[in-house]
Amino acid sequence: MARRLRSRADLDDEDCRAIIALPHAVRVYEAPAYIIREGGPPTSYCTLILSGLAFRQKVTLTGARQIVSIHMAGDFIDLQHLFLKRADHSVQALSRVEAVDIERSALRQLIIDRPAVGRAMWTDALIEGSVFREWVVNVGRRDAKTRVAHLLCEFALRMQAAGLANGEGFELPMTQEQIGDAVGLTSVHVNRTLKLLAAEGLIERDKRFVKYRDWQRLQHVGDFTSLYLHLDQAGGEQKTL
Amino acid sequence: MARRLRSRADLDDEDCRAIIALPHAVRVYEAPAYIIREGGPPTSYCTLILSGLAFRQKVTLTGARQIVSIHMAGDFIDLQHLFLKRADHSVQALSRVEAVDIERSALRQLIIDRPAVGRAMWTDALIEGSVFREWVVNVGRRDAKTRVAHLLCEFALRMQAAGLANGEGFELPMTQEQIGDAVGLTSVHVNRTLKLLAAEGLIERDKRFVKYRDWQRLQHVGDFTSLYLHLDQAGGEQKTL
DNA sequence: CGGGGGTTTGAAAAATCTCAAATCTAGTGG
DNA sequence: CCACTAGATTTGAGATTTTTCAAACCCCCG
Repeated sequence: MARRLRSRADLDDEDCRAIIALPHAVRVYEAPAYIIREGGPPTSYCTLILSGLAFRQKVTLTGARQIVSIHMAGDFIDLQHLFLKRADHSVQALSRVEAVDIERSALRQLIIDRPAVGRAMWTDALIEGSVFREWVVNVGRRDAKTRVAHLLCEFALRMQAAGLANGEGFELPMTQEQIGDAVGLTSVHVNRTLKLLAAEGLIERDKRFVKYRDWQRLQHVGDFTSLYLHLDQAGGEQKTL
Repeated sequence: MARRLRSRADLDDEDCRAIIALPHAVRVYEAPAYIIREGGPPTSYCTLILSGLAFRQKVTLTGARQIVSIHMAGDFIDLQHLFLKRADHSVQALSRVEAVDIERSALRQLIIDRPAVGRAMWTDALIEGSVFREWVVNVGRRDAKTRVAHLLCEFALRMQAAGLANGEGFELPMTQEQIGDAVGLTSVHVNRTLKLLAAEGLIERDKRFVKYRDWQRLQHVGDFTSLYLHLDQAGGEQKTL
């Protein structure tokens, strides 16, 4: 199971063996279950998604929710806890999620012992940071249409990179309300925007399935450039699955 | 100079010596100079701020700018380049900035050789990520008044943590337009919001200087909790200056 | 004293949100 | 196989927030 880890490290020789040897346990979460709880007690492991989708969220004083990132197979969802003391947000399963919990201390040790693994983890963390930055931009400076299109592009590309979508389209298993929480809009407005994108012939939708009708133009409308995802890092080192 | 690095690592014994021994060079940037340029060629060093302020920004297709983070003495401003190939954004000096450029390869090696240093760097990177997440929330789900108040709180606290402000107030050397770009609002609206905060007796302003009149209430209005800054990490390991 | 940026203000325009109701859809229990 | 229900998607219309555009002011600087 956890051997998927192997493929994501950039230049692993036989660090793989060490990775596989890590003490771990697979766990399954159903639909809207919390994988990490804000403020919760620090767990003693780090978890990596094997399959399914999950999202990271924070809640406002007024009760509004902001989804801060979406995660799929191959993503570590709580690298933070590798070194930070407290969970400042929570992570929830968006669909059925299979994940491995890895002994945190062992992972730390591995980073120290095997520089290549450490490097892969660093890369992973830095890319995640880059994605956060792009989200700040998306939510802070783009209008509704652009925001939603951008989200679709990012999701599509990441799904493809993870081998979970083909060039046709993809299943976006999120409620329109959740999409809204991800881009900082109301579910109502997301709905109108989605319809607008479809009306303009950029996408076609059938339930939660989104098919691209004009990928180039969609990227353009969404002001999307994949640079920030750093998908090319060291020859597919990252989240290759 | 670069010995300030020492104080930020959580449990440094005499890794300090190694840190000080790093090949480095101090450089000074004036007012609106670029320290890092988007898409620019990867430099061969990482830079840490010694004094002054800088901000990280990305630009939208329509030309809008979003400031994604603000940095002060003790912050690494391009940890990303430690392992990522390309700059996906730029960093500009907000005031006169003194910074040290540290040989990237040497820094990487140091992380490997001295686990304690590596850990400090990890913590630093993870905290930065946490701050980004909070910014996504701020910009995505809070109204103008709350956003601006939140920014003020964060800045105030970080300045204090860095020993650059006292309990009275602080100098916020940003244009209202820049503040707007940081919180995703228009300079005009920032102006009105700032006046509102003052009118409500939360702050008092004199030019760019902001004095708190009711720190508690300001935090409340700004929906601010310092948890996400992880200032307590390992007994002031971080950016203690 | 003349600029040039930055800050204020006003008023109208635009984007987004709210509230509410109508529709749909998948799942449940008869 | 069908009625029924809860949650999700749509749609409409008015209310709000934020943006735009423009002009007035201010203050530091040379």
